[in-house]
Amino acid sequence: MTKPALPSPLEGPTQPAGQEDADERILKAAGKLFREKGFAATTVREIAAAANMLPGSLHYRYASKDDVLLALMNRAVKRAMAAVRAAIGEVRDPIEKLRLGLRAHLELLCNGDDSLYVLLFDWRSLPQGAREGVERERGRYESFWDGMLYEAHGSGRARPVLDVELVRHFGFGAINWVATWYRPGGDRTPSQIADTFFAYLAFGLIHEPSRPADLDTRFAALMAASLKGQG
Amino acid sequence: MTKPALPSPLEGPTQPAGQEDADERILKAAGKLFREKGFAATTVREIAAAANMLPGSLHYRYASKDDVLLALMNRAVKRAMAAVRAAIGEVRDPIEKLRLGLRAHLELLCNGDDSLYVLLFDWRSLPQGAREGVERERGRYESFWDGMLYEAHGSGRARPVLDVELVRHFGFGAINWVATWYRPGGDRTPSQIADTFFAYLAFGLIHEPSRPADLDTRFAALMAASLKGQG
DNA sequence: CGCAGGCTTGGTCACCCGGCCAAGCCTGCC
DNA sequence: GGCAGGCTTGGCCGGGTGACCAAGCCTGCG
Repeated sequence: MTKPALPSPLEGPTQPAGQEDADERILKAAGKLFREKGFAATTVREIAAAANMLPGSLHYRYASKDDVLLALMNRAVKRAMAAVRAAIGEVRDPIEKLRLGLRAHLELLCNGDDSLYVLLFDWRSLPQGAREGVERERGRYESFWDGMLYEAHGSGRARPVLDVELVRHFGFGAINWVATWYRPGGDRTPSQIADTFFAYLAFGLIHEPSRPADLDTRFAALMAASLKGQG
Repeated sequence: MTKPALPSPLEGPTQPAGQEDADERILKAAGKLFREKGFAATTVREIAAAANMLPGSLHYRYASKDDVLLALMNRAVKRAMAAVRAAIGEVRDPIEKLRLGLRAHLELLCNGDDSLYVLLFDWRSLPQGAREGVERERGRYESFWDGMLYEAHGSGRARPVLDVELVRHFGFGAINWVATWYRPGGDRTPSQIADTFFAYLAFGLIHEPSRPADLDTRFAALMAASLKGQG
């Protein structure tokens, strides 16, 4: 319990710049625990301990456990949006933008902080009242992706598809699910997985001029049949 | 608290055949609650109430809440396996088998009982000790799918791919994620969604003899590049 | 008719959760 | 040098949790 008031370069937890910032420590610890055990199974005491502080100190910054989750999720959307924007940079090619965005999203989900995982997989834990704000921000992120999909579609290099939102759900599903089985240290990095999955996605979605018309006809037939509930 | 001992045809909860079977009622109620609120956020009292019995009665059949989850998950694997087998029936065509299997899986996940959802999305809640058994059964289900994928690959109608397991993860991700956003009563049934997604999947994975060799070359190049971490 | 035992009852128990707070420390500013 | 106030301390509280059980009901069987 004897904690040095002055920063000690030999001790891990105590960081030079004001102990790294208590807020950051809380969200980091909460993210890790929420991801591992889920929101409901995690106690505020555990979060506080992992953040190297007492429960009361945590309460001073966040009035409730729900508030921590809320802050974490808002941060997740913000970081995801920033990561994807940064990854795309000045690239203009609509298909390449999708590939780079997918990479950034998966990289953040697997190797970044845990907030994105919590946002995606602990959505149920967010209390009804707090849902609206996060939902709006999350919607912006999804619309951002829809915009890129529309762009790809408009460029004529994407297969004509009935519902862009459905395509986003499809891609997000494949990518987000990686967090379910991926373990660091495997023989594939998240970026490699993203690229591989992009190859799978692209050759189902990208229209190739050199492809015989027969293929597009068959695709359209499959799509039409799927709407009648039989194939 | 006055509960008729004899089956009354006018009362919903009391069923003719021995009140429908208490075990079934427990697992049904638990599945619904676990899906809606998650395992940790659900109390045994809630489950008992939803199953129309007292907590003590539930305890008579399941020693702990964990046991209920375990039974539910084991049932989920069993039902998924049975549903997919039944859907495939006598069909021999490897590609068609995949399509029908995907349909059955998604139909069960969206409209069937909630156990499959719990198995997939509440995996973290299963205590370490109980994990082994379910993991083995779940592995059989996954191997079953891998077998179908190998078959499709062996038939020469599937695109040559480095890692079948990765393809399964890809497809399962896209399909399982549907449970995240699907709401009954929309303008697409699970089977229609499955067929649409199958169309997306197929035209990225199925090798078409009539397709110009150029496309396969580009696919192979993308795959090779993805393993070097760049495209 | 009587009895055995499967199942339910209604409550109890120890635990520990999330939320809270008054007191005090310690830092940086005046 | 002193003080104000932001932040931490450590413990407290009511409530609700999972687990449990002795007693008894009621059904089906002999």
